[in-house]
Amino acid sequence: WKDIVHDHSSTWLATWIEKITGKRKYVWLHDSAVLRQSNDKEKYDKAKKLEKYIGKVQKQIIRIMLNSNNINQKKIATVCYLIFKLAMRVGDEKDPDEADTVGASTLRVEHIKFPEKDGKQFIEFNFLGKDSVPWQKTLEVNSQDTRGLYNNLKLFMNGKEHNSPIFDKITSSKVNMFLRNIDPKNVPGLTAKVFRTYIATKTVKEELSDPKIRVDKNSPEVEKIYVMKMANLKAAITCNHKKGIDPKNPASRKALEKFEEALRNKEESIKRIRSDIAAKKWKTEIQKKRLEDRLVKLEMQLKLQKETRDYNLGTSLRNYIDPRVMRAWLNYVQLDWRKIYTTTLQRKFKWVDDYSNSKLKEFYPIREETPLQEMKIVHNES
DNA sequence: AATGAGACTTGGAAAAATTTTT
DNA sequence: AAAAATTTTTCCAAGTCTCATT
Repeated sequence: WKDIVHDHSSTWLATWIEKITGKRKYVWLHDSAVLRQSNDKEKYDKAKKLEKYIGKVQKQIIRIMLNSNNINQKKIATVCYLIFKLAMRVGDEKDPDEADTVGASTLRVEHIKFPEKDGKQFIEFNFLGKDSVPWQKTLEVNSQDTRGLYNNLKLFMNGKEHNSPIFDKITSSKVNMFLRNIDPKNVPGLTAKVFRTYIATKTVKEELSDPKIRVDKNSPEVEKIYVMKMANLKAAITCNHKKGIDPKNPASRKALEKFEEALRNKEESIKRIRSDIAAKKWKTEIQKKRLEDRLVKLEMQLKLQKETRDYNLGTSLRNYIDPRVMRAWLNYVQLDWRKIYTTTLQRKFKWVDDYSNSKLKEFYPIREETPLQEMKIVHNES
């Protein structure tokens, strides 16, 4: 024992420096601990505040990005724009002996290109993010703010070496300082990571309120799950939660082959069922119905498997999507939330149990039909 | 303002558990 | 009932952000 500490506001139970690596280690409280629960809730509340005042925050970032004469302010606002627009991480400074990964503020000249195609201009990002996951997105220059971003990037990159930082002198703490001061009254404690929570949750909300397949409480369960997973996938894509398919690694190569074979097998059995149905290989109507249900289910699963192949849905469900939004929707379609959240996640999100159905309506992702009379008195604020 | 250690969140992958197929 | 496929849980490294110190 080094010391015995009594601190009820602390999330760790023990900490020490590991001899071999020299790194600090912790024993943390469990996800279900009261303290962890309230921290988690706070995180999502913060993101909700950002959602409420995003218009103002966005305006301020863009205004400074476009108009500031102070080059450092301009740089900071440009970094914020990338975080807000593309859900980039902020990119803390790192030791040179750690893996060479970057975020918005640590981008280098080599990470951005400006391709043109059919007379259109694009900004192309290509770098390694957290855990060396490839981060590749391309943005079209097609609005006043993307034009501003384009001009700024060119300005900051002008005359610089391939490997020099674009936003030199800008650190993550400066970025966070800037964010904190945008609207401290309405969005207190705004930092870079809040944007990822906000964006992921918003993405899910939008997808659930307008899914490819319409679902309601009477829809079959597979369809409900499909819609939920697609929303989850969209969030995973915006957060860049890619699943490791590294073509250089023979192990993942093999995994890919296996995956493709599994797909083929599924396709086979779908065909089989289909021909069974066509051949009227059923004796009763109930049997026929069962066969058809099985077909629909298999088809959905296959589609899902194909579409989610390269993405890891777990991370966004665990860390980014406000569980209250998901639960409100699950209530709406009358799907038990235990079908979506595993036991571990149910434990983690135990704090949501405090919300009554009516309280959850506040997070309801379904746009309710607006009566015509009401629409007349709606004004456009901007 | 800059630095750096400490505290807490997020990440993919490995391992384990469970379900499905043969 | 074994094997294979899939899902869930665990693991711990890699991030972000805060706070104290200079």
